Amino acid sequence: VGTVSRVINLNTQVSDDLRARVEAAIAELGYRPNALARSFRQQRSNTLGLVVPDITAPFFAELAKYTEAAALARGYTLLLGNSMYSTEVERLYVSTLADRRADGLILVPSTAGSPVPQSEQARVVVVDRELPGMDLVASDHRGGAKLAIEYLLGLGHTLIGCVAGPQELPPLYQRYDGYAELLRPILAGMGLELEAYVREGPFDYDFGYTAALSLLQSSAPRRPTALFCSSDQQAIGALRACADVGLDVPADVSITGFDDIPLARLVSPRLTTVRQPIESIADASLDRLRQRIESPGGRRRRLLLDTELVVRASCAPPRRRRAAKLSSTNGKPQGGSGAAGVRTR
Amino acid sequence: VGTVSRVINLNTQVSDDLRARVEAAIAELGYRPNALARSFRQQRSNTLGLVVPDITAPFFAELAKYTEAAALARGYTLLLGNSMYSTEVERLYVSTLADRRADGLILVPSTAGSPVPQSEQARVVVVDRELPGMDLVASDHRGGAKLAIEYLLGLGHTLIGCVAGPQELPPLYQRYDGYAELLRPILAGMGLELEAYVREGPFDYDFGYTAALSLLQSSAPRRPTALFCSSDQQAIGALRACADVGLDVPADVSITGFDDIPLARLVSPRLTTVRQPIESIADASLDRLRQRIESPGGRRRRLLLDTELVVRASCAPPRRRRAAKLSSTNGKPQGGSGAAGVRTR
DNA sequence: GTGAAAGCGCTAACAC
DNA sequence: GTGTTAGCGCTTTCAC
Repeated sequence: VGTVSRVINLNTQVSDDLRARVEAAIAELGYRPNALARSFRQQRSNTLGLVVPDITAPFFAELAKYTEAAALARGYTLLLGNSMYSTEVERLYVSTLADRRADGLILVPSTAGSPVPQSEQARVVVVDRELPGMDLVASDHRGGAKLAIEYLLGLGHTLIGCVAGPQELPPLYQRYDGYAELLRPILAGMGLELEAYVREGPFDYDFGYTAALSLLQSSAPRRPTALFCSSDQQAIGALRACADVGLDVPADVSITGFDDIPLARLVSPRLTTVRQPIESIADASLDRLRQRIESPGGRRRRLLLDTELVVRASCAPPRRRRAAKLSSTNGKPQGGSGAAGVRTR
Repeated sequence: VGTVSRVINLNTQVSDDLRARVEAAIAELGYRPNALARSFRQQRSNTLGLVVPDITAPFFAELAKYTEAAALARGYTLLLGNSMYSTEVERLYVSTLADRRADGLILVPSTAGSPVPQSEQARVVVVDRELPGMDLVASDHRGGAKLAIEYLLGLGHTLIGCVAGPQELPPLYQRYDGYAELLRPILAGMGLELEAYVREGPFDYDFGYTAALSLLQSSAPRRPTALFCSSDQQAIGALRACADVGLDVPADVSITGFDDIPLARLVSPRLTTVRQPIESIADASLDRLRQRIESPGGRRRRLLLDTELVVRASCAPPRRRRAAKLSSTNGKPQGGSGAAGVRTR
């Protein structure tokens, strides 16, 4: 029995003869080692966990896909849990995975409160949304937002509405922050209040729809000519809202998204959006997790990845130019002509 | 130690006093039972597995969501695996889950060849796509397809193209079968070949796009006036293809999908599609799995759930009526006036 | 190089 | 009711 174990784990020296005989026996009996007993004994399972808030959101589905590929490439099996934005369920998965001795865990937190007990933080890396005190791999949300806003400004828009994410998620509120930082002074200069141009809610289709409707039909002094959405899902909802009220995109209103999910290039018009480097996020988070597993004591790190603006067809200069505070763009989209982080496709 | 076990498992009689003391100690020491050791000992883990071919496909993401909810409601933890349409990965997950003593497994097979060894079939139920000899829970694909085709026929279309699924997936080819059954005689009557109106490929956006383009620009004697797509993703790709070649939907070509993913009501035009009862599928598969777990010997069962047609805005009567073989519909969509399985929303 | 034996943390069967 | 003990299937020392 000890020898069989050695054979299975290709461990130390076993004579070729014995090894062959053992392997023959294994094949003949259809023997399959009990994985539970093994990881119970070894204190490790060669399994990693990934917990996301909503597997139904294309961004998370993509993230799961790439994370899984990255895990497989490194010899791990990845088990996925879907917390449905419930802290309770999230906690359940975190502890289930911990109790079953997953070697590590990648977590996309669903709220600001951490569901990870102190005792397990050593083997967790947090993705997409920061959690105090824990390792992070994420996009530069704020920088990405500014990419989009600068592009819209360059097109000549100044009345830019914002479909923001839920403000209970401070880390992701950086998208809003990037918007606010650039737009607040401009709006203020026009005697307008930023808050009248912002709606906060979930990252999903429905909220994008609702928020766009509200923004476009609002009593705000002047209707926004462009909408900066914090997710592609919201942007797609906004597209639908425009269609429903008979507004043409991009002629009447320009729309930008965030994430660059596959769908972004399929909707009509094709969505101009800020691309998150999902694959790099997946790879980086796995590398980081590995480091953590190997040396659990290491210092905490935050890794911020660059986003890029993908220019497609959902933006155009505002129909009528009232304010000429920005240099003329004579009707052609311009994104800072070759500026870093901008590409067309 | 034995008593602690009894307390934890709220098993037999433990005096209130002792129980309280044990619980106090547990709380104080932060004791957490080793789940691995428990399930190792008990031969059960209170965990179920779900393996899908592509978590990135909205239909599977929705299925995962509802299956998870159903599992949670029944006191199980659900672990998700994404096979990426690779038999190898699929096998890996099936055996990983089996080796780790998952109590049961729900499998959406990615190919016709079963990755489930005989020895484990007792605790597996297959969903969406039939696998010979195993329990099945799925929609009535063929019936659903016929619902859509009948609707299109009722609108006055006869030249209906078909974006089919991959033919390596015989079970899902029933969607195509439903189409072929109704359309073959009609096309034959017009001296046309069915095959010229069919394209086979993956259920994804890209293939929908390619196939629609091919169908619409093909050298087929007469261009189809409607496209029956085997998934909503394909239909959305087809929508994009039409937009790209300047064809208006539904004025120039009608399009139907299959699944009714949330996105279907967001695209422009809103997609008329065949709705799969995802939630019922999830519930039924879990109930079935439970039965299997409790009495592994039971007879195999196939459960087919009804679909329904959801009429939205992507279909209209053909622009020019050449053949008057069908009764006049005077330009109004008609779906068999109140026929079962048809609803508008 | 190989067999024997201890023990991982728990549950269940057994005494009392 | 409660303490004690055997043993789940494996890995890993320890003899030889």
